[in-house]
Amino acid sequence: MRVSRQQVEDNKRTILEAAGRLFRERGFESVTVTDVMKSAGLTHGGFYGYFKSKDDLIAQTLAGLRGEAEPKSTDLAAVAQRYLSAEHRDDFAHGCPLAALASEVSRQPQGARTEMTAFLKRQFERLGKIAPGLDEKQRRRAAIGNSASMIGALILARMTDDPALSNEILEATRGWLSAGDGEGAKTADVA
Amino acid sequence: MRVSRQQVEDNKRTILEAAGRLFRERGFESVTVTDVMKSAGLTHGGFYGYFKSKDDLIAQTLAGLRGEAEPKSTDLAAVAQRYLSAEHRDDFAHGCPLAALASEVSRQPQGARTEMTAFLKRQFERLGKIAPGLDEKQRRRAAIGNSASMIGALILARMTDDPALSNEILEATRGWLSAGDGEGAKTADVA
DNA sequence: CATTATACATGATGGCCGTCATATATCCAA
DNA sequence: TTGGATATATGACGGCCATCATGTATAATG
Repeated sequence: MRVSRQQVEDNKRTILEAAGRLFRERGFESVTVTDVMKSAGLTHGGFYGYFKSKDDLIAQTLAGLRGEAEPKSTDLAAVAQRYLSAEHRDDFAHGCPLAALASEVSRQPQGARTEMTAFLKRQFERLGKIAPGLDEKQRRRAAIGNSASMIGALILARMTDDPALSNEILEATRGWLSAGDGEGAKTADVA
Repeated sequence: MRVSRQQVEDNKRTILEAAGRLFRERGFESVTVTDVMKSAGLTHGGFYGYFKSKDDLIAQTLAGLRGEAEPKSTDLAAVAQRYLSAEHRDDFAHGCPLAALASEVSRQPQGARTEMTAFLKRQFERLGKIAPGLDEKQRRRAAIGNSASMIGALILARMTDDPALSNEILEATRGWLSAGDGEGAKTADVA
């Protein structure tokens, strides 16, 4: 059967959204093309009308996620409070793609790595505006350091099966982030 | 055929070492039982004489890696210098299991998660001794914060396909780690 | 040395995967 | 309204996977 052009466009968006959720939840490998299409309300056969291959789907999905990230706050403590929350930890499907997929991306072909690199650069730039460091170089360093800390902490908090340790990781990291301007743990009191 | 008891013991160690390398290099899913056995110089059939299942192999492999980590330095800057080096970044197979596998472990059954949790706790304890914070609580916070930063940075440096960005992440994070004692970027001059 | 136990190799099985060929239904253009 | 274009469904194919059954050579035991 055939479908209206509008419907085709909608379908593609639906497929990419489903893929974005499933990949973050379960990783690239354990999610099958059939899973994605079923989750989008379609059957597996039509897939190759939309994408050249599964790798192509992965790259396009990551490209789509780039537009999803929201700046919202302009305050490091507020950003950390949200990023390092139990809610974010427990919601892979709608959470940060870097925390959910960075390790896997390093073993993926170029397309995926390039898209995620673009995402990462954007993240650094956004956090660089928030960091109140003195000069450009210090702000950049703080943006990278704080990003690595938050992403690493979220990954570790998700990894452990010890709930107390998981919470401790989130809380300790919230209280440990800093502007890297020599004043130390700036966010200590938000935890 | 049959093999001496000594040989059986050696074989098990060889299998676990091969699995440790392969899993860190390529992740759990894309490494097959046949790959591991072949890498250990055996054929796939004998596998189930050593392990109940692939999941069992994964758990035992992670348990074995726990003993591998070496303290060596007692200085945060020196630890960071080594952990956040280009050599470590480029050597998945012999590098930190947390950086290579943490994301995947969060989607693994309990055995793997429990083993990695033990590994993580040990890492925090070791880094807690290094951190020169004032009181116990601050030392603990620094250990967690510095761990999360280093692991996150290594994961990101491995992920990107932009070599300059990758180096920048390592260097910036080296210069950003701190004792969390209010004195800020203590290691800034080691970069 | 004879017997038993067993480690490993060979090979099979059932299932799932990515991909593709084909058929069909229906949108779109004329 | 009609004819061609095409999006999707159905189904098939080849390959790879984890697991298991069996055979056999050889270590261990007495």
